Amino acid sequence: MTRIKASSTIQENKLAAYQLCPVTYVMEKISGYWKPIILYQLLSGSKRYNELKKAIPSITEKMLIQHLKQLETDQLLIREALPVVPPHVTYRLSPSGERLQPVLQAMAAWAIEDSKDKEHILFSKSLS
Amino acid sequence: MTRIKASSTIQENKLAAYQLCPVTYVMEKISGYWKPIILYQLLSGSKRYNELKKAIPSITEKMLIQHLKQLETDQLLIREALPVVPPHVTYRLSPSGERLQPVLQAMAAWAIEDSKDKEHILFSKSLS
DNA sequence: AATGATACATACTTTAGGGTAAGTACTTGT
DNA sequence: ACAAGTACTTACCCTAAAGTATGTATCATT
Repeated sequence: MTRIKASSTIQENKLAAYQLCPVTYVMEKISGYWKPIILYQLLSGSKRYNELKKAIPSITEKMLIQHLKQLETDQLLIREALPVVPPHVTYRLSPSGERLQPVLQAMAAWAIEDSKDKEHILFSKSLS
Repeated sequence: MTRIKASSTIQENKLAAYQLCPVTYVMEKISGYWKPIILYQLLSGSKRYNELKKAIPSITEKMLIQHLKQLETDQLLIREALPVVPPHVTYRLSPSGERLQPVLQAMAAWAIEDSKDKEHILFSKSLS
């Protein structure tokens, strides 16, 4: 797994900004291209590793587990492994992760509204 | 300004995912470490370039304008320059940007809740 | 003539994130 | 004996994003 160097300017800045700006705090936890997408998928209930893979076709396996591990460490989701063979592992949102629901849903709502506008622009452009 | 290469795997994936997942659409627009932070600052009203710089001390000037330009291109904010010397430039949210308010505020709310929990953990740890 | 203020721009370098490809372990099915 | 399914792991590489440092234009002030 890709390790993160502890001391670089950005890491220190992050640490500082962390305490000052609540939005920064969120970005620490859910930034990274795939994280919100994974979380969004888990809003509808717990999923197995393979189910997530299928639900997010363009993600690579490396990215998937990497972020799953990260999200687990950040206590946004909970991993449950049944000691059977072949393995059976499920991921679900933690209480903290579930509290992100309004955030993710506000995102989705905005996206739908905003892309509606953009279609309109595209449409009027295609007429000119 | 740093240019973005048009065709690389990630760019193509982004384009594909873009249409499928609303959260991805949002991430296109507000991902990048500083973007939500800048937007959050502008929620409280229009600000001058220097005001933003002071409000976000750890951001570099390069990152600041780079993201301001990007946000302007994405039509999330509006730049207004008075033709005076020294220059007087203000930035404010566009209608589309203002519609992000629920998102950013949901983020902030979550951050406050979540860090409350974490303080508690830290506190109990310091006792043991 | 030099300094300060404002809002940038630009060249160069580093780093973190993401991508590719291949391998692992363990068992069931053919 | 070999393939297939599950959930990963690991090594290596490449690029986009972020950081550092310095420069620019214009005028007012000292």
